[in-house]
Amino acid sequence: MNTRTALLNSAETACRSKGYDAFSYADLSEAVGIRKASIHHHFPKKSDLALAVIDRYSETFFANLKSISASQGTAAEQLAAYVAIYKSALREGESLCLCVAFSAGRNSLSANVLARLNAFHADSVTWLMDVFRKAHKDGSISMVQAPDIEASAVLAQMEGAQLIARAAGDAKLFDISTQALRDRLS
Amino acid sequence: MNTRTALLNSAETACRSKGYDAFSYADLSEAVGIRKASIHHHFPKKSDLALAVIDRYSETFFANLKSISASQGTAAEQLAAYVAIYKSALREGESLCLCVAFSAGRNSLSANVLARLNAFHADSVTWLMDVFRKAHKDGSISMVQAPDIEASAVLAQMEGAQLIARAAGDAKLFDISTQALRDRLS
DNA sequence: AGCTACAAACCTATCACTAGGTAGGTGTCT
DNA sequence: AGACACCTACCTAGTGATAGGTTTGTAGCT
Repeated sequence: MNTRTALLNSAETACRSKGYDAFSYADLSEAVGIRKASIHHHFPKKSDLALAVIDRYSETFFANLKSISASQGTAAEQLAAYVAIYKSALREGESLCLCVAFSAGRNSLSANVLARLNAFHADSVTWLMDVFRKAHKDGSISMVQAPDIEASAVLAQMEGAQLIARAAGDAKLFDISTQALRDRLS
Repeated sequence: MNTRTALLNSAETACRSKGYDAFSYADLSEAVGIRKASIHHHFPKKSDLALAVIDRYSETFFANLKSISASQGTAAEQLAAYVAIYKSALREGESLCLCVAFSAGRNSLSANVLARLNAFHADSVTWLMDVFRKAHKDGSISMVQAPDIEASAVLAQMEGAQLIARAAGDAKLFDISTQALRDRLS
């Protein structure tokens, strides 16, 4: 595998399991098998690495959402698929969505990474709003309030559910924390 | 003020705004006005400090919940008060609930601190379940599902809403993310 | 009151270690 | 030759933690 890609993979895993502050170039060096200084050849500053990680993450994440949108399923089915993404990102309680991890350590992030992080949240809400608009039409989700309100609430619930499950190291807590939402899907 | 208390105050603020990994005894030393080494007199290890911080935090937090329970308000009023606690803990987007901050940085925490963290979550769910049981009787919250499911969902939503608001540094996002819940209160 | 004993609180100085980052060199491929 | 990927070797600025000394207050005894 491409060294750069291997570095990105390790960095992403580290960010999501330990946090941005808590992993070092030394950790990465050991994981990938090149010297610490050589990492600087690919990513001069740690913030360059963070930027590359979040860019790649966002790209694949929203590509997933796009394919869910294109699937022609009901709003309920699409929302269920969305919840499933967050569930699998947990990796049995060992990991977080990158953006949950970055949100928590935001003080250590550079301005451009922070901008990407906020864009991630905003784009997620936009996508969810579309789902709830669709739900208004197809009736596949019960008790639907205003789409913007619902969308923000769902995003918060995903992030919180991940955080709680991760804290306990138990993926079951994610399911419990999102049960109320999933009960509304038909 | 008591030096020990001043240390606890500074440490709590630092944990909640920067994260456990991202503050040092040097930061604390400057904030409180004693030498770095002197902090070790009060808290030999950083984990001792973390433990003292979360113990004090939990104590006052659940004392607040207890006084809300005792207030004889409706379930809706009690839940509104609960949400308000999380809102004020945000401090205009500059800070997190200690347990949200600790959840994110859980890899750096010692086992006993982690145990306190999980107890905090469990006790919160227990308290919220009582509120939803009350809601079943007094009807002050609409669309109430099973108390345990509702309770876990609310906790996740609080933590997620804080995280999102903190990431953007904008407390308004907390209000938006919790609007759906507050709309159910009468 | 005056002396002794002790402990809490804080200090200086330093430890071993890790952080991110840099300079300059080596081998390999086109 | 020149670009690329990677190396050794090193730097500065921190990290949490420790050893050992000084100040200050307080309790007990004569």
